[in-house]
Amino acid sequence: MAIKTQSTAQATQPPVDNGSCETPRQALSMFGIEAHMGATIYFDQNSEIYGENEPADYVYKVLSGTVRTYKVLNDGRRQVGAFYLPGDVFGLEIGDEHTFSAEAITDSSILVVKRSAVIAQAARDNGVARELWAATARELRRTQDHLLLLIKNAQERVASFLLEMADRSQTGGAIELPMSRQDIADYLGLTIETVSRTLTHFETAAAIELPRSRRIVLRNRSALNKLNA
Amino acid sequence: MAIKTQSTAQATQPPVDNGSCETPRQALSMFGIEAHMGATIYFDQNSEIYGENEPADYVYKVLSGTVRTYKVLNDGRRQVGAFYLPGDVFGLEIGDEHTFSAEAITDSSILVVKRSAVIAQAARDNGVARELWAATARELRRTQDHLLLLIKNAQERVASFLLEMADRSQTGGAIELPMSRQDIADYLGLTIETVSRTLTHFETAAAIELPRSRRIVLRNRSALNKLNA
DNA sequence: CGCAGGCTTTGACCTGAATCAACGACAGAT
DNA sequence: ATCTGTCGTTGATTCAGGTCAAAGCCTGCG
Repeated sequence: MAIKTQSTAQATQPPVDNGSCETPRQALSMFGIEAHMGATIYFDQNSEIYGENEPADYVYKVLSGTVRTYKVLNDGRRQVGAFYLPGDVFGLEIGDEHTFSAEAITDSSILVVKRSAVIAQAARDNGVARELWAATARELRRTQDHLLLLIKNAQERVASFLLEMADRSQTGGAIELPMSRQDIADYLGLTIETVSRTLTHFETAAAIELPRSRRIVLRNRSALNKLNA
Repeated sequence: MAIKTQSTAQATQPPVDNGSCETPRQALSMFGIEAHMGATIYFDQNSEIYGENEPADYVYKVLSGTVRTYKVLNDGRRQVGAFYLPGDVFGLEIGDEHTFSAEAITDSSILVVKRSAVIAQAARDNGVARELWAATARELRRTQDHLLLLIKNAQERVASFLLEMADRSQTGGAIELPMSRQDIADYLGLTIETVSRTLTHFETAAAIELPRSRRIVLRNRSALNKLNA
């Protein structure tokens, strides 16, 4: 249960695309909209990108950094819906309002385009319409997997998380986690204590190494996979 | 944890649309495809409509009856993904295979159309393309809500379930549940014992009445809503 | 009508993760 | 180099829900 996002940090508002992006690995386009038709916006660590129930007028793509989406329940507990890494699209809605809030976990640069532009493009171009559908379907698949996670036990959840992150960050066996234990706990529906204990347990069992708290080396992937099911 | 689907029951295969549907409240069309271009198929209770990983060549719409989708985990536990009531569309995928299995909970009549026909229609008609996207987005929203359920406690889960069912079946305060306690438990990530105990508890607290195990009358909706959050 | 088998409820007990409480480790500020 | 606050780890204890077990209850069938 985390609540405080002591983000006095603000987004460095629209210092529009200056061409010199430090991580230009990510395609500077989204749904047929080129970057120059949108804007690259820099968000400081812990700054809000959009809030739940705000109008969903824009669609976002991570160019660098990491983003979390989340929802705060009325009892103050927070559920993290997803983590988005460079290349990932988020904030795409069919309704008029965002269903989750979004925050930058680290300083991030985000490509932002108007949703209306994307939808107009889809009306013109069939391929874009299909891309739009595919993006939502991908998000659905991801959410289904996340849901299946939540019925498993703590070890299985943490193992799945590690394997997912290792897979997505493409850095082989070593992962540099951008998010805190609290973020992980809120994603997995556990407490920070349980996440911490489980990681220590994996380390003791020689399945991982923990040189620093945010750095994790997968030592025995198949052991984790067995838990992952 | 449920596993046995003692369904020797088979689908009364394609006795194509005979016009005389007992519950013609549901529009006999889907994504611009009229019923006569598809087929109405009758499925007996507990018969399989499709299996996980089977090719997703068809899209389905419940005309009468109730359907569950589910996944069996490697440890034998079953997770019910959703219940579909008359009017609901299910089995729509963007990938080539179904990600869940689907079974009829009660004897059901289902409108079935070829996915390729729907996709072809979407390529021609922009409105259909948008409908397709909207259907997937609706499913995403539903899955997100389901996910949020799973981090709540037993009382909150059961209360949410009751309110959802009451809302969807539109029969006012009284609901006739088509599904077993096991189905409910597997949907909510609980055991049948916990579901049963929680219902008894609600009855004791005068929030509901339980004239028969499958019949539930909501007596104090606001009490349930408070739990629902 | 009575019996059989599946569902559902209820009870007793156990366990995995939450909670409560310290303590350690690290980063930035002075 | 030391202080300070945040983040992470570890330990002790509690409790919600799972597990195991035994009865009710209902429906269909002989």
